[in-house]
Formats: sequence, C-alpha cells, structure tokens
Amino acid sequence: MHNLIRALKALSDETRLRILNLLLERECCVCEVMQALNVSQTRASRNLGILYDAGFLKLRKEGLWSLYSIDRDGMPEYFPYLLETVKKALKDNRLVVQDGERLMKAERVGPGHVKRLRR
Amino acid sequence: MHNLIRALKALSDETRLRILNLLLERECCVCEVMQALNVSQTRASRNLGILYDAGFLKLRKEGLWSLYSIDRDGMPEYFPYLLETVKKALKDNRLVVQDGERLMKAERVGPGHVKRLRR
DNA sequence: AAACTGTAAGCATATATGCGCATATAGGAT
DNA sequence: ATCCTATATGCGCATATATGCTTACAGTTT
Repeated sequence: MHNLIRALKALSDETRLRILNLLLERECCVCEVMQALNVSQTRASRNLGILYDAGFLKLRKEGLWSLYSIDRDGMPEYFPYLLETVKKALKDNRLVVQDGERLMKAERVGPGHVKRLRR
Repeated sequence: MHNLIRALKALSDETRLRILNLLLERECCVCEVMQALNVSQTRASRNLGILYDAGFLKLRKEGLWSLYSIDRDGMPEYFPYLLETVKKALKDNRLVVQDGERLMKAERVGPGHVKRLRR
C-alpha cells in the first residue's frame, strides 16, 4: 500500500509527469532534462530523485553524467499500467510536446555551459 | 494535465484508497464509510468529497443520506485503468480486507447513533 | 596539483495537505 | 414549530511538499 501511495504521489506533479514523458522517449541525463523542461538544475535533479525513489527509474553513471531511464525490469508489476495511462493521457499535451522538441535540441552539458550560452 | 494530476493526488492517500476499494464493492453512504474504515465523520466526508471532485464518484441523495458510488459513465477515458490498477495492487491488503468485513456489519446510521452504540 | 563541470544535498521559505473541533445546513420525525 | 440526524464546511494546527540559493562531492581536464 505504501509503495503504491509513494508511486502515485510521485506521479502527482507536473514537473515529474513531464520528466517521465521524456524518459518514455529515451534515457536522459539531468542536464538534458533541465534543458528540455527549461527548469533549474535543482528542480530537475530533485524530481528525478523522487521518481527514482518511487521505483520508476534506474540510474547509470557515465563519467560526470547521471543517466536516468525507465526501469522496465525492476519496477513492480502494476507500474507499467500507470505509465501507460500517463502516456496516453498526455500524448497531445502542449507542454509535453514542447519538452520533446526541446529535448531534441538539448546538449549533454550542464548548468555551467547553459549559463555560458545565456550570456 | 491538471485533471490527471488532481486524480493522481486524490489516489495518493491511504484513506482515499481504502474508500475507493469500498466503493468498488458497492455504493456507500458517508456513515457506512466511517464505520467500515473506523474514522471520523469529517474525515470520511472530506475524502469522499476529494474523490468526487477528482471525478471518480457520483453522488445520489436519498433522504438524509448521501450515497456515493463509482461514476463509471461520467469519468474520463483513462480513469478506469487507474481504478483497475489500484484494485489489483490492493487486492490482498490487510486494511482493505478488514474494511470490507466491517462494511458488511455497518449500519446505515450516522455519528449520533455510533456514539450511542459505543456507550 | 589546481581549475572546471555535472550532480546531489543542506538550509530556508512559501505553499499545500490532512485532520479534528465546532458549527452550519437540510431533510425527517414528533 | 421543535428536536433529531446525516452530511458538509470554516477554522486552526501540525506536517508535508516544492523550489531556489548555496555548498558539497566526485569525476574530468589541463
């Protein structure tokens, strides 16, 4: 019961739903998520962590990068149903579509570089 | 998006998951819910209201009673998937099973009567 | 070694949530 | 009309949540 509640809570947030929709496309590092959603590094990292703790994601380290992706194998039996529902419900959502477009342009560089680009 | 989030938030609570499992069995009035879950009248009413606002329930008045039930027809297309997932995930949950047993013994009487029974 | 870079975590703060108490409301019974 | 009874709601409190700022940490590069 508590695991289910934690999972549902993790899904009950706009930022995290948007992140999840990115990861349903492909594995992402924190810096790609922050660029795609156009949010702060703290916010991207924190919410990825929450989805991870809830059991939706797995983490792979590659050099400096933390690469998050959907943990298809490790997640409880009923999680895929939740993901499928979220995916269907947000298929045509404006924000989610925009995020996808920005993800395509995102580079695998973090806050330092982003800051520099903005000057 | 916001409707989905409200629905997921509504499901992210133990009390409300327990209520939902009752209503998946049958229509209930507030006083039956409070007896089945053994919670206060305020708590039962409030949480029924939250599930109602989220779009899961419909309400039928009969005399003094407010009879809540799953709104199969009125709910968005993807809600049944959520309900099915919740149902499966909690099928064997201890609390949920107990609630079901207490529901069978519950009478359609409210806080006044319950107080009297406890003396 | 020192400087740099991507990520995580501590702290502070604003907002949201869950609940009990008390009260309001509205239908029913006398 | 008056008194019950079932439900809903305003208020206050304690706790939880989300986020930004800053700093810590762990690799990378030079």
